[in-house]
Amino acid sequence: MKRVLVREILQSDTSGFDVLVKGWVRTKRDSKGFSFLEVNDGSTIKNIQVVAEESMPGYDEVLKISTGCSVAVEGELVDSPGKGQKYEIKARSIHVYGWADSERYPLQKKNHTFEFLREIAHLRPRTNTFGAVLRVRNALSYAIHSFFQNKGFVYVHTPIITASDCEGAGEMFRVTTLDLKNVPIVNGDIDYEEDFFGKKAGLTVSGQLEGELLATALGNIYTFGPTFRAENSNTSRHLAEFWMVEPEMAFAELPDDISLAEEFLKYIFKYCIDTCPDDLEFFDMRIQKGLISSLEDIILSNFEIITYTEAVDILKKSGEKFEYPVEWGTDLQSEHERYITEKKFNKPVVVTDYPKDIKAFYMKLNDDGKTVRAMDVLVPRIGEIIGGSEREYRYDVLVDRMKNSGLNPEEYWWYLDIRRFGSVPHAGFGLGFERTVQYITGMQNIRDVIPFPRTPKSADF
RNA sequence: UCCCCUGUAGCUCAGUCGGUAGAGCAAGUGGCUGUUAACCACUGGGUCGCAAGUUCGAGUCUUGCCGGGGGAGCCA
Repeated sequence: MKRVLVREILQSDTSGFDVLVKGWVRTKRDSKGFSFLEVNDGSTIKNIQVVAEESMPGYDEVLKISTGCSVAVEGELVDSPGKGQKYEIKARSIHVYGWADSERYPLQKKNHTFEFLREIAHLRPRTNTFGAVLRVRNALSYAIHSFFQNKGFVYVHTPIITASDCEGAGEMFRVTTLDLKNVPIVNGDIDYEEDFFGKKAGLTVSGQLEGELLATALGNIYTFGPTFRAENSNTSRHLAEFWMVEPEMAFAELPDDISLAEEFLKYIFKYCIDTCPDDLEFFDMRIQKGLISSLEDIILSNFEIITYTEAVDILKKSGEKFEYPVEWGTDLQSEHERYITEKKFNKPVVVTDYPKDIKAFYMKLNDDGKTVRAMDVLVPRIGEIIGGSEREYRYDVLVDRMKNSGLNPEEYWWYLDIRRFGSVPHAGFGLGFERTVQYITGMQNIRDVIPFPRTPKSADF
Protein backbone atom coordinates (compact mmCIF):
# COMPACT_ATOMS: atom_id res chain seq x y z
CA MET A 1 0.00 0.00 0.00
CA LYS A 2 1.19 3.52 -0.78
CA ARG A 3 2.12 5.72 2.13
CA VAL A 4 -0.03 8.80 2.71
CA LEU A 5 0.89 11.92 4.65
CA VAL A 6 -0.90 12.83 7.85
CA ARG A 7 -1.66 16.23 6.32
CA GLU A 8 -3.53 14.55 3.47
CA ILE A 9 -5.45 12.27 5.79
CA LEU A 10 -6.63 15.11 7.97
CA GLN A 11 -7.81 17.05 4.91
CA SER A 12 -9.92 14.13 3.70
CA ASP A 13 -13.67 14.65 3.47
CA THR A 14 -14.46 11.01 4.02
CA SER A 15 -13.30 8.07 6.08
CA GLY A 16 -13.75 4.30 5.93
CA PHE A 17 -10.78 3.44 3.74
CA ASP A 18 -7.40 1.83 4.43
CA VAL A 19 -4.29 3.94 4.91
CA LEU A 20 -0.59 3.48 5.54
CA VAL A 21 1.21 6.16 7.52
CA LYS A 22 4.84 6.35 8.55
CA GLY A 23 6.18 8.65 11.21
CA TRP A 24 7.41 9.09 14.75
CA VAL A 25 5.43 8.35 17.91
CA ARG A 26 4.88 11.51 19.91
CA THR A 27 3.08 9.90 22.83
CA LYS A 28 1.36 6.71 23.81
CA ARG A 29 -1.45 6.06 26.29
CA ASP A 30 -2.24 2.53 27.40
CA SER A 31 -5.49 1.23 28.76
CA LYS A 32 -6.55 -2.29 29.63
CA GLY A 33 -6.84 -4.08 26.31
CA PHE A 34 -5.81 -1.28 23.95
CA SER A 35 -3.38 1.60 23.35
CA PHE A 36 -3.53 5.05 21.79
CA LEU A 37 -0.52 6.20 19.75
CA GLU A 38 -0.07 9.69 18.42
CA VAL A 39 1.98 9.65 15.25
CA ASN A 40 3.55 12.69 13.58
CA ASP A 41 5.24 12.57 10.19
CA GLY A 42 6.32 16.21 9.89
CA SER A 43 3.82 17.01 7.13
CA THR A 44 1.72 18.97 9.61
CA ILE A 45 1.88 20.02 13.23
CA LYS A 46 -1.09 17.75 13.88
CA ASN A 47 -0.75 14.11 14.90
CA ILE A 48 -2.89 11.23 13.78
CA GLN A 49 -4.27 9.13 16.62
CA VAL A 50 -3.79 5.41 16.20
CA VAL A 51 -5.84 2.89 18.15
CA ALA A 52 -4.22 -0.50 18.69
CA GLU A 53 -6.32 -3.23 20.23
CA GLU A 54 -5.08 -6.23 22.17
CA SER A 55 -6.46 -8.57 19.53
CA MET A 56 -4.21 -7.24 16.76
CA PRO A 57 -1.15 -9.29 15.77
CA GLY A 58 2.03 -8.24 17.53
CA TYR A 59 0.28 -6.31 20.29
CA ASP A 60 2.97 -7.30 22.79
CA GLU A 61 5.39 -5.26 20.64
CA VAL A 62 3.01 -2.32 20.57
CA LEU A 63 3.10 -2.27 24.37
CA LYS A 64 6.86 -1.64 24.20
CA ILE A 65 6.52 1.40 21.89
CA SER A 66 7.50 4.68 23.48
CA THR A 67 7.86 8.34 22.57
CA GLY A 68 10.31 8.76 19.69
CA CYS A 69 9.90 5.35 18.02
CA SER A 70 9.56 5.35 14.24
CA VAL A 71 6.65 3.31 12.96
CA ALA A 72 4.58 2.28 9.97
CA VAL A 73 0.90 1.92 10.72
CA GLU A 74 -1.57 0.24 8.42
CA GLY A 75 -5.26 0.25 9.16
CA GLU A 76 -8.64 1.75 8.49
CA LEU A 77 -9.27 5.46 8.76
CA VAL A 78 -12.39 5.82 10.90
CA ASP A 79 -14.33 8.65 12.51
CA SER A 80 -13.02 9.13 16.03
CA PRO A 81 -15.57 8.63 18.80
CA GLY A 82 -13.31 10.57 21.18
CA LYS A 83 -12.98 14.30 21.49
CA GLY A 84 -10.05 16.25 20.08
CA GLN A 85 -9.70 14.72 16.64
CA LYS A 86 -11.90 14.07 13.62
CA TYR A 87 -10.29 10.84 12.45
CA GLU A 88 -8.19 8.07 13.88
CA ILE A 89 -6.62 4.93 12.48
CA LYS A 90 -7.86 1.57 13.67
CA ALA A 91 -4.58 -0.29 13.35
CA ARG A 92 -4.36 -3.61 11.60
CA SER A 93 -0.59 -3.80 11.83
CA ILE A 94 2.16 -1.68 13.33
CA HIS A 95 5.78 -2.06 12.27
CA VAL A 96 8.53 -0.48 14.35
CA TYR A 97 11.46 0.76 12.23
CA GLY A 98 13.52 2.08 15.11
CA TRP A 99 13.14 1.96 18.85
CA ALA A 100 13.85 4.92 21.12
CA ASP A 101 15.05 3.80 24.54
CA SER A 102 12.74 5.72 26.82
CA GLU A 103 15.36 5.94 29.55
CA ARG A 104 17.73 7.74 27.19
CA TYR A 105 15.55 9.59 24.69
CA PRO A 106 15.70 13.22 25.81
CA LEU A 107 12.39 14.43 24.45
CA GLN A 108 9.58 13.94 26.90
CA LYS A 109 5.91 14.50 26.43
CA LYS A 110 6.06 17.73 28.35
CA ASN A 111 7.16 21.26 27.61
CA HIS A 112 10.88 21.76 27.39
CA THR A 113 12.66 25.07 27.61
CA PHE A 114 14.11 26.40 24.37
CA GLU A 115 17.49 26.60 26.09
CA PHE A 116 17.45 22.86 26.70
CA LEU A 117 16.25 22.09 23.19
CA ARG A 118 19.15 24.10 21.76
CA GLU A 119 21.48 21.60 23.40
CA ILE A 120 19.77 18.80 21.49
CA ALA A 121 19.38 20.63 18.19
CA HIS A 122 19.63 17.31 16.35
CA LEU A 123 16.34 16.18 17.93
CA ARG A 124 14.41 19.39 18.35
CA PRO A 125 12.98 19.31 14.80
CA ARG A 126 10.79 16.54 16.22
CA THR A 127 9.04 18.97 18.53
CA ASN A 128 5.86 20.85 17.69
CA THR A 129 7.49 24.25 17.86
CA PHE A 130 10.49 23.46 15.68
CA GLY A 131 8.50 21.52 13.14
CA ALA A 132 6.28 24.57 12.82
CA VAL A 133 9.26 26.95 12.64
CA LEU A 134 10.84 24.90 9.87
CA ARG A 135 7.65 24.67 7.85
CA VAL A 136 7.16 28.44 8.12
CA ARG A 137 10.82 28.95 7.21
CA ASN A 138 10.25 26.88 4.11
CA ALA A 139 7.08 28.76 3.16
CA LEU A 140 8.84 32.07 3.68
CA SER A 141 11.73 31.03 1.43
CA TYR A 142 9.31 30.12 -1.29
CA ALA A 143 7.38 33.36 -0.82
CA ILE A 144 10.56 35.40 -1.22
CA HIS A 145 11.39 33.70 -4.49
CA SER A 146 7.86 33.89 -5.84
CA PHE A 147 7.52 37.58 -4.96
CA PHE A 148 10.64 38.53 -6.88
CA GLN A 149 10.12 36.03 -9.69
CA ASN A 150 6.60 37.35 -10.27
CA LYS A 151 8.08 40.81 -10.65
CA GLY A 152 10.76 39.67 -13.08
CA PHE A 153 13.70 40.06 -10.70
CA VAL A 154 16.64 37.85 -11.59
CA TYR A 155 17.94 35.59 -8.83
CA VAL A 156 21.72 35.99 -8.82
CA HIS A 157 24.47 34.32 -6.85
CA THR A 158 27.09 36.55 -5.33
CA PRO A 159 30.31 35.08 -3.95
CA ILE A 160 30.52 33.61 -0.48
CA ILE A 161 34.28 33.97 -0.38
CA THR A 162 35.43 37.49 -1.01
CA ALA A 163 38.77 39.23 -1.11
CA SER A 164 37.42 42.73 -0.69
CA ASP A 165 39.20 43.61 2.49
CA CYS A 166 36.70 46.13 3.70
CA GLU A 167 33.11 45.75 2.65
CA GLY A 168 32.36 47.88 5.64
CA ALA A 169 29.39 45.95 6.96
CA GLY A 170 31.06 44.10 9.80
CA GLU A 171 33.89 41.89 11.01
CA MET A 172 34.78 39.13 8.57
CA PHE A 173 35.65 35.52 9.15
CA ARG A 174 39.05 34.80 7.65
CA VAL A 175 39.36 32.17 4.94
CA THR A 176 42.83 30.71 4.66
CA THR A 177 44.78 27.57 3.89
CA LEU A 178 47.91 28.87 5.62
CA ASP A 179 49.37 26.70 8.36
CA LEU A 180 48.32 28.62 11.45
CA LYS A 181 51.22 27.17 13.42
CA ASN A 182 53.69 28.40 10.85
CA VAL A 183 52.39 31.52 9.17
CA PRO A 184 54.68 33.02 6.50
CA ILE A 185 55.89 36.46 7.51
CA VAL A 186 57.27 39.23 5.31
CA ASN A 187 58.46 42.49 6.87
CA GLY A 188 56.70 41.60 10.10
CA ASP A 189 53.32 41.07 8.40
CA ILE A 190 51.55 37.95 7.29
CA ASP A 191 52.48 37.14 3.70
CA TYR A 192 49.09 36.61 2.11
CA GLU A 193 50.68 36.09 -1.26
CA GLU A 194 51.36 32.57 -0.09
CA ASP A 195 47.73 32.03 0.84
CA PHE A 196 45.26 30.18 -1.37
CA PHE A 197 43.90 33.27 -3.12
CA GLY A 198 47.16 35.17 -3.01
CA LYS A 199 45.53 37.82 -0.88
CA LYS A 200 43.56 38.20 2.32
CA ALA A 201 40.18 36.57 1.93
CA GLY A 202 37.09 36.14 4.07
CA LEU A 203 33.46 35.08 4.12
CA THR A 204 31.00 37.57 2.72
CA VAL A 205 29.28 40.01 5.03
CA SER A 206 26.98 41.21 2.26
CA GLY A 207 26.34 40.52 -1.38
CA GLN A 208 25.32 44.08 -2.04
CA LEU A 209 28.37 45.45 -3.82
CA GLU A 210 28.37 42.56 -6.28
CA GLY A 211 24.58 42.81 -6.44
CA GLU A 212 24.94 46.37 -7.71
CA LEU A 213 27.24 45.19 -10.49
CA LEU A 214 24.63 42.69 -11.64
CA ALA A 215 21.68 45.07 -11.27
CA THR A 216 23.36 47.59 -13.51
CA ALA A 217 23.26 45.00 -16.27
CA LEU A 218 20.15 42.93 -15.66
CA GLY A 219 17.95 45.66 -14.23
CA ASN A 220 16.34 44.12 -11.19
CA ILE A 221 18.06 41.36 -9.26
CA TYR A 222 17.96 39.75 -5.86
CA THR A 223 20.25 37.58 -3.81
CA PHE A 224 19.16 35.12 -1.15
CA GLY A 225 22.04 33.40 0.53
CA PRO A 226 24.15 32.88 3.61
CA THR A 227 25.98 35.77 5.21
CA PHE A 228 28.65 35.72 7.89
CA ARG A 229 29.52 38.21 10.58
CA ALA A 230 32.33 37.63 13.04
CA GLU A 231 30.96 40.20 15.47
CA ASN A 232 30.97 39.15 19.09
CA SER A 233 27.25 39.79 19.35
CA ASN A 234 25.39 38.02 22.10
CA THR A 235 21.77 38.91 21.61
CA SER A 236 18.49 37.27 20.69
CA ARG A 237 18.65 38.99 17.29
CA HIS A 238 22.16 38.12 16.03
CA LEU A 239 23.77 35.09 14.44
CA ALA A 240 27.29 34.61 13.10
CA GLU A 241 25.81 32.77 10.11
CA PHE A 242 22.46 33.92 8.80
CA TRP A 243 20.56 34.25 5.55
CA MET A 244 19.95 37.53 3.86
CA VAL A 245 17.77 38.72 1.00
CA GLU A 246 19.14 41.63 -1.00
CA PRO A 247 17.20 43.05 -3.94
CA GLU A 248 18.79 45.73 -6.08
CA MET A 249 16.98 47.79 -8.73
CA ALA A 250 18.49 49.84 -11.53
CA PHE A 251 16.77 53.08 -12.48
CA ALA A 252 15.26 53.27 -9.02
CA GLU A 253 15.31 55.88 -6.29
CA LEU A 254 14.54 55.79 -2.58
CA PRO A 255 10.71 55.97 -2.90
CA ASP A 256 10.84 52.97 -5.26
CA ASP A 257 12.93 51.14 -2.71
CA ILE A 258 10.49 51.89 0.09
CA SER A 259 7.51 50.80 -2.01
CA LEU A 260 9.25 47.55 -2.86
CA ALA A 261 10.04 46.85 0.80
CA GLU A 262 6.47 47.50 1.87
CA GLU A 263 4.90 45.44 -0.89
CA PHE A 264 7.44 42.68 -0.26
CA LEU A 265 6.80 42.39 3.49
CA LYS A 266 3.04 42.34 3.01
CA TYR A 267 3.29 39.68 0.32
CA ILE A 268 5.49 37.30 2.29
CA PHE A 269 3.43 37.70 5.47
CA LYS A 270 0.24 36.97 3.57
CA TYR A 271 1.79 33.97 1.88
CA CYS A 272 2.72 32.44 5.23
CA ILE A 273 -0.71 33.09 6.70
CA ASP A 274 -2.33 31.47 3.68
CA THR A 275 -0.08 28.41 3.48
CA CYS A 276 0.75 27.66 7.14
CA PRO A 277 -2.51 28.28 9.01
CA ASP A 278 -2.09 25.40 11.46
CA ASP A 279 1.46 26.33 12.36
CA LEU A 280 0.62 30.01 12.81
CA GLU A 281 -2.38 29.10 14.93
CA PHE A 282 0.00 27.16 17.15
CA PHE A 283 2.35 30.14 17.45
CA ASP A 284 -0.58 32.42 18.13
CA MET A 285 -1.81 30.16 20.91
CA ARG A 286 1.45 29.06 22.51
CA ILE A 287 4.19 31.53 21.64
CA GLN A 288 2.79 34.98 20.95
CA LYS A 289 -0.83 35.86 21.67
CA GLY A 290 -2.43 37.93 18.93
CA LEU A 291 0.27 37.04 16.43
CA ILE A 292 -1.97 36.37 13.45
CA SER A 293 -4.05 39.51 13.85
CA SER A 294 -0.89 41.59 14.22
CA LEU A 295 0.37 40.18 10.91
CA GLU A 296 -3.00 40.82 9.32
CA ASP A 297 -2.91 44.39 10.61
CA ILE A 298 0.40 44.94 8.89
CA ILE A 299 -0.87 43.54 5.61
CA LEU A 300 -3.71 46.07 5.70
CA SER A 301 -1.67 48.99 7.06
CA ASN A 302 0.12 51.75 5.23
CA PHE A 303 3.69 51.94 6.43
CA GLU A 304 4.49 55.24 8.08
CA ILE A 305 7.34 57.06 6.34
CA ILE A 306 9.24 59.69 8.32
CA THR A 307 12.65 61.25 8.01
CA TYR A 308 15.34 60.79 10.61
CA THR A 309 15.00 64.47 11.48
CA GLU A 310 11.26 64.03 12.07
CA ALA A 311 11.96 60.95 14.18
CA VAL A 312 14.35 62.90 16.38
CA ASP A 313 11.68 65.60 16.72
CA ILE A 314 9.03 63.06 17.71
CA LEU A 315 11.35 61.50 20.28
CA LYS A 316 12.29 64.86 21.79
CA LYS A 317 8.65 65.90 22.10
CA SER A 318 7.51 62.50 23.36
CA GLY A 319 8.00 63.24 27.03
CA GLU A 320 9.38 59.72 27.40
CA LYS A 321 12.33 59.12 29.68
CA PHE A 322 14.99 57.45 27.57
CA GLU A 323 18.15 55.95 28.98
CA TYR A 324 20.11 57.49 26.11
CA PRO A 325 19.52 61.09 25.08
CA VAL A 326 18.15 61.88 21.64
CA GLU A 327 20.42 64.15 19.65
CA TRP A 328 20.42 64.89 15.92
CA GLY A 329 23.51 63.24 14.45
CA THR A 330 23.62 60.18 16.67
CA ASP A 331 22.16 56.82 15.79
CA LEU A 332 18.74 55.90 17.10
CA GLN A 333 18.98 53.50 20.04
CA SER A 334 16.87 50.37 20.30
CA GLU A 335 14.66 52.07 22.87
CA HIS A 336 14.07 54.97 20.47
CA GLU A 337 13.21 52.71 17.54
CA ARG A 338 10.88 50.74 19.75
CA TYR A 339 9.08 53.86 20.91
CA ILE A 340 8.51 54.99 17.35
CA THR A 341 7.25 51.71 15.91
CA GLU A 342 5.47 50.32 18.98
CA LYS A 343 4.14 53.29 20.93
CA LYS A 344 3.94 56.24 18.57
CA PHE A 345 2.65 54.54 15.40
CA ASN A 346 2.07 50.89 16.36
CA LYS A 347 2.87 49.70 12.83
CA PRO A 348 5.89 49.44 10.58
CA VAL A 349 7.74 52.73 10.25
CA VAL A 350 10.23 53.60 7.54
CA VAL A 351 12.84 56.08 8.73
CA THR A 352 14.70 57.87 5.92
CA ASP A 353 17.48 60.37 5.31
CA TYR A 354 19.88 59.65 8.13
CA PRO A 355 22.94 61.80 8.87
CA LYS A 356 25.70 60.77 6.51
CA ASP A 357 28.23 60.19 9.27
CA ILE A 358 26.32 57.29 10.80
CA LYS A 359 25.62 55.47 7.53
CA ALA A 360 27.67 53.60 4.92
CA PHE A 361 29.76 55.33 2.29
CA TYR A 362 27.75 54.00 -0.66
CA MET A 363 24.50 55.74 0.24
CA LYS A 364 23.50 58.67 -1.96
CA LEU A 365 24.30 62.05 -0.51
CA ASN A 366 21.36 64.47 -0.31
CA ASP A 367 21.58 68.03 -1.63
CA ASP A 368 21.81 69.32 1.93
CA GLY A 369 25.22 67.69 2.15
CA LYS A 370 24.37 66.35 5.62
CA THR A 371 22.07 63.42 5.09
CA VAL A 372 21.93 60.34 2.87
CA ARG A 373 19.12 58.51 1.07
CA ALA A 374 18.95 55.68 3.57
CA MET A 375 15.92 53.89 4.90
CA ASP A 376 15.40 51.54 7.82
CA VAL A 377 12.14 49.63 8.18
CA LEU A 378 11.28 49.27 11.86
CA VAL A 379 8.65 46.82 13.02
CA PRO A 380 7.12 46.26 16.46
CA ARG A 381 8.70 43.52 18.61
CA ILE A 382 12.06 43.24 16.86
CA GLY A 383 13.01 46.68 15.56
CA GLU A 384 15.01 46.97 12.36
CA ILE A 385 14.05 44.28 9.87
CA ILE A 386 15.20 45.98 6.66
CA GLY A 387 18.01 48.41 5.97
CA GLY A 388 18.40 49.91 2.53
CA SER A 389 19.29 52.95 0.51
CA GLU A 390 19.53 54.64 -2.82
CA ARG A 391 23.13 54.22 -3.90
CA GLU A 392 25.54 57.00 -4.72
CA TYR A 393 25.86 56.78 -8.49
CA ARG A 394 27.87 59.97 -9.04
CA TYR A 395 31.50 58.98 -9.47
CA ASP A 396 33.15 62.04 -7.95
CA VAL A 397 30.83 62.19 -4.95
CA LEU A 398 31.37 58.49 -4.25
CA VAL A 399 35.15 58.80 -4.41
CA ASP A 400 34.97 61.69 -1.92
CA ARG A 401 32.74 59.69 0.38
CA MET A 402 35.14 56.75 0.28
CA LYS A 403 38.12 58.92 1.14
CA ASN A 404 36.23 60.57 3.98
CA SER A 405 35.30 57.11 5.29
CA GLY A 406 38.97 56.11 5.29
CA LEU A 407 38.61 53.71 2.36
CA ASN A 408 41.02 53.39 -0.51
CA PRO A 409 39.10 53.97 -3.78
CA GLU A 410 41.70 51.98 -5.71
CA GLU A 411 40.65 48.79 -3.99
CA TYR A 412 37.10 49.42 -5.21
CA TRP A 413 38.03 50.10 -8.81
CA TRP A 414 35.44 47.63 -10.02
CA TYR A 415 32.71 49.18 -7.87
CA LEU A 416 33.66 52.62 -9.14
CA ASP A 417 33.74 51.45 -12.76
CA ILE A 418 29.97 51.01 -12.57
CA ARG A 419 29.79 54.76 -11.95
CA ARG A 420 32.30 55.50 -14.65
CA PHE A 421 30.49 53.67 -17.42
CA GLY A 422 26.75 54.04 -17.92
CA SER A 423 26.00 54.92 -14.34
CA VAL A 424 22.33 54.93 -13.30
CA PRO A 425 20.40 55.70 -10.14
CA HIS A 426 19.82 52.46 -8.30
CA ALA A 427 18.59 51.33 -4.93
CA GLY A 428 18.16 48.21 -2.84
CA PHE A 429 17.83 46.81 0.64
CA GLY A 430 18.82 43.91 2.87
CA LEU A 431 16.35 41.78 4.79
CA GLY A 432 17.47 39.51 7.60
CA PHE A 433 15.77 36.20 6.83
CA GLU A 434 15.88 34.81 10.37
CA ARG A 435 14.59 38.06 11.82
CA THR A 436 11.68 37.78 9.44
CA VAL A 437 11.03 34.20 10.56
CA GLN A 438 11.14 35.52 14.13
CA TYR A 439 8.63 38.17 13.26
CA ILE A 440 6.18 35.80 11.59
CA THR A 441 6.40 33.08 14.25
CA GLY A 442 6.72 35.28 17.31
CA MET A 443 9.77 33.32 18.43
CA GLN A 444 11.78 35.46 20.82
CA ASN A 445 15.28 34.12 20.18
CA ILE A 446 16.84 34.03 16.72
CA ARG A 447 18.70 30.84 17.69
CA ASP A 448 15.34 29.09 17.67
CA VAL A 449 14.37 29.91 14.08
CA ILE A 450 17.41 28.35 12.36
CA PRO A 451 18.04 24.60 12.62
CA PHE A 452 21.66 24.79 13.73
CA PRO A 453 22.56 28.26 15.00
CA ARG A 454 26.11 29.59 14.91
CA THR A 455 26.89 32.13 17.61
CA PRO A 456 30.02 33.12 19.54
CA LYS A 457 31.40 30.03 21.27
CA SER A 458 28.75 27.81 19.70
CA ALA A 459 28.95 25.84 16.45
CA ASP A 460 27.75 22.37 17.41
CA PHE A 461 25.92 20.01 15.07
C1' U B 1 32.89 43.37 24.49
C1' C B 2 30.10 45.68 28.91
C1' C B 3 26.10 45.31 32.88
C1' C B 4 22.63 42.13 35.55
C1' C B 5 20.74 37.18 36.61
C1' U B 6 21.74 32.03 36.66
C1' G B 7 24.08 26.69 36.91
C1' U B 8 21.21 21.10 42.33
C1' A B 9 17.97 14.02 39.63
C1' G B 10 16.60 12.85 32.46
C1' C B 11 13.51 17.87 32.49
C1' U B 12 11.55 22.24 35.47
C1' C B 13 12.74 23.91 40.08
C1' A B 14 12.93 24.29 45.93
C1' G B 15 16.84 23.89 49.49
C1' U B 16 15.81 29.00 55.58
C1' C B 17 20.85 30.77 60.03
C1' G B 18 26.87 26.78 57.04
C1' G B 19 25.24 20.79 59.90
C1' U B 20 25.96 16.00 54.69
C1' A B 21 19.74 16.05 49.17
C1' G B 22 13.91 17.44 48.23
C1' A B 23 9.25 18.15 45.05
C1' G B 24 6.57 17.92 40.44
C1' C B 25 7.02 15.88 35.80
C1' A B 26 9.70 12.03 33.05
C1' A B 27 11.39 6.80 33.47
C1' G B 28 10.56 1.49 35.49
C1' U B 29 6.80 -2.06 37.61
C1' G B 30 1.67 -3.09 38.50
C1' G B 31 -3.61 -1.53 37.88
C1' C B 32 -7.61 0.53 34.74
C1' U B 33 -12.56 -0.96 28.18
C1' G B 34 -12.03 5.48 24.74
C1' U B 35 -7.51 8.13 26.28
C1' U B 36 -6.17 13.59 24.86
C1' A B 37 -0.01 16.95 29.18
C1' A B 38 -4.76 10.29 30.54
C1' C B 39 -5.52 8.55 35.54
C1' C B 40 -4.20 5.53 40.40
C1' A B 41 -0.31 2.93 43.37
C1' C B 42 4.63 1.59 44.19
C1' U B 43 10.07 1.73 42.83
C1' G B 44 14.75 3.33 41.21
C1' G B 45 17.39 7.80 40.21
C1' G B 46 22.63 13.03 42.54
C1' U B 47 30.71 14.30 40.75
C1' C B 48 24.98 20.17 43.80
C1' G B 49 29.09 23.38 36.44
C1' C B 50 34.79 23.07 37.28
C1' A B 51 39.04 24.48 40.43
C1' A B 52 40.91 26.58 44.71
C1' G B 53 40.04 28.97 49.53
C1' U B 54 37.62 29.97 54.58
C1' U B 55 35.62 26.39 58.27
C1' C B 56 35.45 21.00 62.86
C1' G B 57 31.92 20.91 58.74
C1' A B 58 30.23 24.13 52.21
C1' G B 59 24.65 22.97 47.64
C1' U B 60 24.83 27.39 50.98
C1' C B 61 30.32 31.98 52.23
C1' U B 62 34.94 34.02 49.13
C1' U B 63 37.98 34.10 44.53
C1' G B 64 38.97 32.45 39.58
C1' C B 65 37.42 29.85 35.22
C1' C B 66 33.52 27.70 32.04
C1' G B 67 28.40 27.35 30.29
C1' G B 68 23.26 29.39 29.87
C1' G B 69 19.66 33.56 29.98
C1' G B 70 18.16 38.87 29.79
C1' G B 71 19.66 43.83 28.49
C1' A B 72 23.26 47.16 25.87
C1' G B 73 26.65 48.04 21.84
C1' C B 74 27.40 46.42 16.63
C1' C B 75 23.82 45.23 12.97
C1' A B 76 20.28 42.09 9.33
